[in-house]
Amino acid sequence: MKLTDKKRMQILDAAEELFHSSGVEHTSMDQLALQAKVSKRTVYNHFATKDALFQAILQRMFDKLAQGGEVRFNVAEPIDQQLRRIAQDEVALLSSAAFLRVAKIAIMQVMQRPELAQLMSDSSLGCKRYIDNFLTDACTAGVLKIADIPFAGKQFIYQLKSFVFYPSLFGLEQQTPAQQAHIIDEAIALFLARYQIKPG
Amino acid sequence: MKLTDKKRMQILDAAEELFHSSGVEHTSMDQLALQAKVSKRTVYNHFATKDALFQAILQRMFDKLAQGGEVRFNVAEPIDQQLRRIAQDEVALLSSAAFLRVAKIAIMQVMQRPELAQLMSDSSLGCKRYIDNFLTDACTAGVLKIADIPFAGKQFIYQLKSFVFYPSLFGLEQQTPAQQAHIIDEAIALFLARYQIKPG
DNA sequence: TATATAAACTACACCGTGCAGTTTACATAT
DNA sequence: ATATGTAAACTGCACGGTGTAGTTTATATA
Repeated sequence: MKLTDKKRMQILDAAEELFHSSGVEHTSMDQLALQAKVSKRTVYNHFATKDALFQAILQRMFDKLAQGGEVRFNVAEPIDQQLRRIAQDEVALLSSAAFLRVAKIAIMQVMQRPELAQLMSDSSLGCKRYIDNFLTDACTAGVLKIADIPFAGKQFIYQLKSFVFYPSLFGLEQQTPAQQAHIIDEAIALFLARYQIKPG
Repeated sequence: MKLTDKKRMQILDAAEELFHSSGVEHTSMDQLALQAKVSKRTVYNHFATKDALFQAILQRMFDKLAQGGEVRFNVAEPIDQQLRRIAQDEVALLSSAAFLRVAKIAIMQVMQRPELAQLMSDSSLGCKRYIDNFLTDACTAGVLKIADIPFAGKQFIYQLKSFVFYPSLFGLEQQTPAQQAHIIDEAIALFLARYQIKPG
């Protein structure tokens, strides 16, 4: 790896760390250069302004999170098992340090500069990408009965977000794995009570 | 009204406006004095520091929101009607400009200074105050069957928050009254599908 | 030879203070 | 009632101190 690329990475790593722990506003470029073990001039050789660096960080963090497996509906497997896998993946994402970092940074900026709001809603992470297809297939197979599929998908995801994501985001309690399992179980129970077609 | 009280109110009004639109950090005391039509020195005669002003704003806004009726369980009335009244009150609160203002200001500060997180969770607004009692009574009356009442209460409230509050908070779309009614209906349907004891 | 470094520098914005002079509210005297 | 005194509050402005984005310059290093 070329030296310049290595330095660039050091800068981005430091920015991610400091923007998260201290906020974008409270992170000075001097502090950042120090943390990156790079001269301030080098920072400015790579990024013209603080804002450009911020944009780059956001992009990199989104890219990191973009991957993640897709769960496809399978008629042969019990629906609750499949939903549990989806929910487990989602909870793992929502409670991951990486996701919380980017979310905290992004949300703070969005709240300060509402014109960037679209950026957030556009980015489709986690099970949001495929849940509508999954539910459609489950309905077609006669396992679920849902009138408004996008709405129902939100109901499911929002359960997880509300119990797992927002409390962490606002610095309240984190959940233990046991609590997370309970949250997942209850979200599924709630969802299936409403939408599952009972056999028999 | 005495002059000094009038000035104080002008300062608080300006602070509420600017803290909301620009954030606490990005509001300078000069700007604030200008908006309040008051000299900067007067601002400092009323509030020793910017932080003291911030605390006062938060207190005033919480006081404004503190009122709100309590819905008590009534055996004679259908449970879905009662839940609808609770949900309507809650949605009205969550989508009110006053609540969104204080929430935005408070959350921005909490995210920047996590040590203040308790302040938010401690304040009990809306139906959070009484929903546990309501559900307990409904269970005792044999209308609902809930194992973990605080958890179920959260499930109900979080439905409303997720669809109504957070999208508004992050500057995404507002809901029309018709959409709000739909959200309420679906939240109740979901909740009762899981927890209602079917007659017969 | 191109790039990194260190340190000093510029330009600016902001918090909070001090102070001289003015306005307001209200009590007391005529 | 009207005039006058007075204390409290407001104003406007300048200033100290601090922090920070971004630049410049001179030097070292791969």
